[in-house]
Amino acid sequence: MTSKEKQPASTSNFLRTIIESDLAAGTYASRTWGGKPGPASVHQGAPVDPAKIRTRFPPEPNGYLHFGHAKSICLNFGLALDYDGICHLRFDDTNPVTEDTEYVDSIIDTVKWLGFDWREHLYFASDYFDELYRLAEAFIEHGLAYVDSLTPEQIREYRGTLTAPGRHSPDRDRPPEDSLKLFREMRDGKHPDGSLSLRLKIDMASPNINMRDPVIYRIRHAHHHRSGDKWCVYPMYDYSHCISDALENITHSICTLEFEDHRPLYDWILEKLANFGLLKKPLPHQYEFSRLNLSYVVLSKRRLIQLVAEKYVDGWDDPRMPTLVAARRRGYPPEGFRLFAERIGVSKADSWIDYSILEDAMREVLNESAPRRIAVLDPLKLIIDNYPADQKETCEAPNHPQKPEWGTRQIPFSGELWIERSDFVENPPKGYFRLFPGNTVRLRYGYVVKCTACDKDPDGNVTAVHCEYFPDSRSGTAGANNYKVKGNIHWLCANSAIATPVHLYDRLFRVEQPGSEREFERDLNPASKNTIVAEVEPALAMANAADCFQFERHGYFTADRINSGPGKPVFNRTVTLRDSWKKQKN
RNA sequence: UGGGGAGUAGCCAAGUUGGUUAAGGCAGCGGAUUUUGAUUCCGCCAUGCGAGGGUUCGAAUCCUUCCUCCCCAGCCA
Repeated sequence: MTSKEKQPASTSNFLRTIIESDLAAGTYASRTWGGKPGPASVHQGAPVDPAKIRTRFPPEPNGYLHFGHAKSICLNFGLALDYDGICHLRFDDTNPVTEDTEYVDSIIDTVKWLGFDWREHLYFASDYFDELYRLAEAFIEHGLAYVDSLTPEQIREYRGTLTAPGRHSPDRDRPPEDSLKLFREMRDGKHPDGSLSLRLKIDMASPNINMRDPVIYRIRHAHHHRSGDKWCVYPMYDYSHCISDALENITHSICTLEFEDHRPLYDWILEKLANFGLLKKPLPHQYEFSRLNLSYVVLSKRRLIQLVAEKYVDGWDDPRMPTLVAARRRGYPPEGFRLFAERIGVSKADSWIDYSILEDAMREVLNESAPRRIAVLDPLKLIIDNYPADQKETCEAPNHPQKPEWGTRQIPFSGELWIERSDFVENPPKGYFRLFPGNTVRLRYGYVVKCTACDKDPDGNVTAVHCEYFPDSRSGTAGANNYKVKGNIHWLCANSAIATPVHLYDRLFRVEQPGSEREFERDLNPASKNTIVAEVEPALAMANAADCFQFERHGYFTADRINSGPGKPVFNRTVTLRDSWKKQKN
């Protein structure tokens, strides 16, 4: 066993520590069964699914998943995978006014794309509405919940402040029978939105504001994307989430740091229900980690919406967006996200990850998986003056320099080529070893050429470069070894190259930490999208949508999965190659 | 100024029943290989764990005072 193999698959973190100690202590040994969640009063099922731990990814279907969700998905599914458990996909769809099936479809598609499998464990909080309602009545019957007629504004006022305790609502001591009657009327549509709410009776003086008699049911005469018009009362997050976890036998309920203050309420609700005999122990526990902050992008839903609504981008799947649908289009591979998540780790410390970490993870997987191709993004004519006019030949190029088993392909060669404009300068800066008058470079996979001159237009712009080639320097022949050149540039035969649209993407924002919504204009990078027509090698004409290639010396490019037609690919630049020359110049 | 959290290198992050030279990754720097200024490989990179004080033979780990940052007053999640 090498030292590398001895390394643990993943570095330790506080969640792994907790899980390992729970596993060692057998904390959840009695509830490692599976099956569909049943009524809480039954709370047991057939032991068909011997998962040792159970996590869940619980998105609200009210938008598209973004890079931050990728961290959570990789965490929850990854932990389940590593510890012989299962991760549920549960839609937290308790607010009918913001949610839509369009989003559930997209989320399902995206989590699958990321490479994770919830097996049969796809759930919706809305499927628990009946059970949630029954349990709410139980809270009323036990004198721990009451129907309040305070308006939302009054509730806020009665709640107190961070430093001052709240006051009791006049309805706080409403007899349970009365509350029950009113709650049923609420359910039966007898009251308008906002007129009544159901509140837990906890402690209006608690220093934790979440414990000051939280509202757990509100009236919403709204159509729900799944339950339709069956309900007009809907449970709130704090109430439904912990119970959903319990019904699904979640063991470790992992969420982000801002929910730390909600944990006492999470525990309070489940504890009471267990005391009522309606839930069995052991109960699930909530653990919190710090959310992803990525430089040069914004990840809050509000700001993402603004980018789309105000047309700074071309929609949620614009390849510049930090959404996963956009990443997929741009060509970021799912393995790259998993590697990224592994690399950044997880903790409770507020952290800021540089965007280059993400890009680097993508490069790492793409380097392995992407076949090499040639593309000239900014074409400049190179004329080989001593190349026989009628001569025709092809050069052989490997599909991957480290993977000979991937084979090779033929690239037409001629006396008139396209080279990259940036590969020629008349007066080279120090250290430049590409084409300049008098210098010798190799045309990759072809011949060594010596630059002789260049043509210019009246404005002084270079319009063509002239050179002479060395017939005995052909790549693959014995003579090739006689030429030692530092520069090695790519090229394409001008007659056979294919003009192809390419979108060059750069970071959406030009500042590391974009300011508020008002400052978008200022912080946006005006050059985040640049569409060009590149010359590409013939083999690329057959690229299928979503195929990804390395354009040698440039970066990774993926055929747009939406705009590419058969035989007519449109490429998105996924990520550039590292460039130590460019870095050196800066 | 109420409550809840967090501070280990440029960026992440292990390490916490106190015990030899404080993991690892990314970035950076130096070198080797290289027909991609890519990749790969090798080496270097915290007398220091937010700051001060204390306990101890011994402290990132225990005690103490202080500093900084984040979250919370939706009938959102």
